[in-house]
Amino acid sequence: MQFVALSIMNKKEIGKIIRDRRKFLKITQRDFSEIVGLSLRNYIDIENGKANPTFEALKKITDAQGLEIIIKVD
Amino acid sequence: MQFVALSIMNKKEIGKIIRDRRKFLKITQRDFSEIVGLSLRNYIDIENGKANPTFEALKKITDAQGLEIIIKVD
DNA sequence: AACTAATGTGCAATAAATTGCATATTCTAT
DNA sequence: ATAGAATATGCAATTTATTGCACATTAGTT
Repeated sequence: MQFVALSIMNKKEIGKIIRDRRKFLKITQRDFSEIVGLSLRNYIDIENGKANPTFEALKKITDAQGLEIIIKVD
Repeated sequence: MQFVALSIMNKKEIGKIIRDRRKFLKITQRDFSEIVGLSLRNYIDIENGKANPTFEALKKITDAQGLEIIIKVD
């Protein structure tokens, strides 16, 4: 299984990644927000790049989607 | 220049990475927090893994340290 | 050991993230 | 075109992150 590493510049990009992933997994925002343990409202705003989520909110989402947060140190 | 990709599990790990990097760059927390535009108090807490920083706070720090935030999608 | 520099902490006030609700809008399936 | 499903939004209340200050503690240098 080949992976893609996406460098994150801003919150809009985060939103795009997690939305694409959620659609790929074929699950609604409502259901997913429940699984993750975030309010539906917050989750929607994050997907739309409108919220500035805390690290832990982000971690919950990415964990639930089987994604990995990485910091690259040169 | 060879890099290292560090997978992040929790806020403590973030703290460790940015502290190590700051020390490597030989700059005090006070000076660095000013450069970044975060309160000294918040910056200290983040380094100690006590704060749950927003994505944007994290981005400011990593940008200032020449680090990259990545999401890995398999 | 003494002094200075750097880091850490209690605390309250402020700012910003999060939440939940009702409703509007958009999307999808038929 | 229609109905139902899914998503988006205004809003206020609540919760949590952030801030700045004084002072304590630790680290580094001589």
